[in-house]
Amino acid sequence: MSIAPVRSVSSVPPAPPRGRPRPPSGNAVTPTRTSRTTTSKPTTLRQVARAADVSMATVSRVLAGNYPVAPRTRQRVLRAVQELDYVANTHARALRGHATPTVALVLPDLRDEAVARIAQGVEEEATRNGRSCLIGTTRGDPERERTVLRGMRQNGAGAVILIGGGAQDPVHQEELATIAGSLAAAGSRLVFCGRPAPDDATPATVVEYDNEGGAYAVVSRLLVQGHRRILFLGPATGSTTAAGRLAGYRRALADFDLPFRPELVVGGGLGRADARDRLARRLVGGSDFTAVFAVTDNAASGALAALREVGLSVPDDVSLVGYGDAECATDLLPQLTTVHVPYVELGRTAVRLALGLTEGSVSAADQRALLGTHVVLRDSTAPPPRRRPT
Amino acid sequence: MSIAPVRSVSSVPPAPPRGRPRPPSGNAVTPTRTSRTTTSKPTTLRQVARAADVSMATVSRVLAGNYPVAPRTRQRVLRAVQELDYVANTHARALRGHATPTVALVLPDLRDEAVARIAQGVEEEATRNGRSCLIGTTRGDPERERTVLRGMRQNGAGAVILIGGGAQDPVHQEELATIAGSLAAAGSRLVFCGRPAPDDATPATVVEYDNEGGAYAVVSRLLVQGHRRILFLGPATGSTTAAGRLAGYRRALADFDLPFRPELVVGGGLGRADARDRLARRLVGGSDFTAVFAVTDNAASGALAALREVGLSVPDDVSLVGYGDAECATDLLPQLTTVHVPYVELGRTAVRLALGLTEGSVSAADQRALLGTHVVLRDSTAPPPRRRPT
DNA sequence: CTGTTAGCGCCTTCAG
DNA sequence: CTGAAGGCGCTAACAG
Repeated sequence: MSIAPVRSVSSVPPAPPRGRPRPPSGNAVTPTRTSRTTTSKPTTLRQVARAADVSMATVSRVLAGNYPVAPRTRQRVLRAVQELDYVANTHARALRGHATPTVALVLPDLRDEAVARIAQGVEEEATRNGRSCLIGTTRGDPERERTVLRGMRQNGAGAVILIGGGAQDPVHQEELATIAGSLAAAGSRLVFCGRPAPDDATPATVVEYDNEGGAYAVVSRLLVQGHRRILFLGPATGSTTAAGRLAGYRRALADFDLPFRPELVVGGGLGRADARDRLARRLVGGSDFTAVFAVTDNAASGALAALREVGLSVPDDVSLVGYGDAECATDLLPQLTTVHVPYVELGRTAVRLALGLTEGSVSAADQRALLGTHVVLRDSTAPPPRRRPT
Repeated sequence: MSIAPVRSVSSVPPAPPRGRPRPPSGNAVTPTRTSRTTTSKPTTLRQVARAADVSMATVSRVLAGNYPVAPRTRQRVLRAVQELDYVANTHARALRGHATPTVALVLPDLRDEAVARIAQGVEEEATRNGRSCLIGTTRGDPERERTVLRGMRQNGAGAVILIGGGAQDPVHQEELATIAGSLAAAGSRLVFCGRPAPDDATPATVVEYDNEGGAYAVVSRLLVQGHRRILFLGPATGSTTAAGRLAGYRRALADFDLPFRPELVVGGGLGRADARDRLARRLVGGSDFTAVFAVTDNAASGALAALREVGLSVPDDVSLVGYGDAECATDLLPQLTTVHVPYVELGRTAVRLALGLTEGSVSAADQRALLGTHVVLRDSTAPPPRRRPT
């Protein structure tokens, strides 16, 4: 319904490569494959060699540039390369042992903002190191995850980076451990990036961020401002991420000698809609809190909507904080105080560690990193109002 | 400052593959490589053959499963494969001509929501067709774009999909045309996905969405509601995307016999901050419009902020519409009326077309598609107020 | 400086 | 049913 192929134009027959106006072809042999209408295979080294009237080795050397070649010869070769529009075949190269292995990236869904940020970091660092980057999505399905991982291994990935939505399933974790082993045995590396890794015996790399610490920090901030009854809006269990944030919340409370009140944990998922609904329901009997710690910026967005619906103003009546420093945090009104997570750096670090490029690091065996998080102060918090709002 | 490697744990030495408790190794030859601590190369077909005491050909056949093999032999082979944790080398396969070529994806930045959606579509459709998906980012730099494209070609990509931020630079477009030619000559395909393509003679595939039509539709909606002075918030030039949306805006106006008023075009970029600033500045002398068509949902978000700042309410005082149906559209309050763009489908279609999988299509030569857009009605529009707001 | 040779790991005829 | 052999495209020793 929303798709409508409308035009269908030109059935362009694959034209010959349209290089610059072909320079007069010197003393090169007949260009053999000047215009081919059939879907032909790409030019090979041999063809170039023939065209330039040299051996394949010479061509290879000219291209590699790591070996002396007579200037005249080089010219001829270069011209032939241009003319035939030659590019070396990566697979053959790899087979011969001369290709830099790729970096593989396995994730649930690219549309997730955090995932996309990590992916961006991975890609940047990979290309910065001359590796290309293979990507595979799993939709959070453990079975697909294994399938994809296997595929990446076949591809001879030099590092496989796993991000997002780790299943708690111990069986699956065991499988992952096995895969990590295979990878490690082949000189590669499985990286758990921002998600829980199997037991410590597994030869895997782990890159995390200080999830609990961030939660501790924002909640402390609320406490310092004078809030005493702070809602935890998010699941108490099920997701490692949420669990860590809850832990930070509790620790902050404890440090202020406040008891943990289970009735202030609202539950729900990580998303916006769920948060909104849960909080709205909670709000029907009036509010018994002065601040909300949403497990996620999206959840915070939902919370804001719910609060608005019942006429509660943020931050005048209720303070609100989120987690993740998503884009929506600045779209909201008021702009959201939240915890910044260095997602892009997470991705970069994953690649560096896996590839053994930890510059400045003493031991190349550091296969574990924990990046810091920090609070971003914006406009959604204030000291609690004098009279508790009805 | 935001990064703080904190812990550095276990220097796990690459352990041997931890397969299930190794089954008693039948009559297989000594497993040769049972525990290796050095970073060794992956198992080869030959090793499996030796272990199973058969020829390489037989192993190959068992694995391919397309040729009769004695059950007993197959068992032996399978066991050896398991034991040695063998996976075929993709490069060798590719070289031999038996690998499905990959799909390459070239884009400016994964963090862009629209880009991420298209990428997701591409990846899904690619794996649905058994292709793996290579990704490369360009940061919008034409030179990097060319570099990356070259790399993809070397990789023997079966299709190269180019998305986002096309540079207007004619020189670069010419280069792209050349690359498209090379690709086509090698039986591959360059796809321009949601971005302008070079001249029609170029052997490229083009997948677009009805950009102008979407703009026409939303603006018409505003006009129907009675709005007569509608601000166009976005650049009048520079970006093909913005230009198309402006064109739709103008056509809608024309269809209502309204003149196009250049003073209602505010200018600015596609982003939030710019939109906010521009509109705020515009607003100092009061508002001479009853509705705003923001070129982008992000721009709309900025507009909303600017309007709020001067005490104008949406949609009571001013109606607001965006474009793109981004996630933030539903985060805003009021939720934003906008134009939905089928980004994911765009990606899928790109792959289908490039790979020649256009099911149901008559001519396999359709190398051009235009997907429809549609308005998503939410809460940010209303009929204009009686008295024009000051 | 340049050419010849020998594989990288796999698949696929062609013979047994 | 199974094995031996050749070669995909490229590069790295070795000779010239």
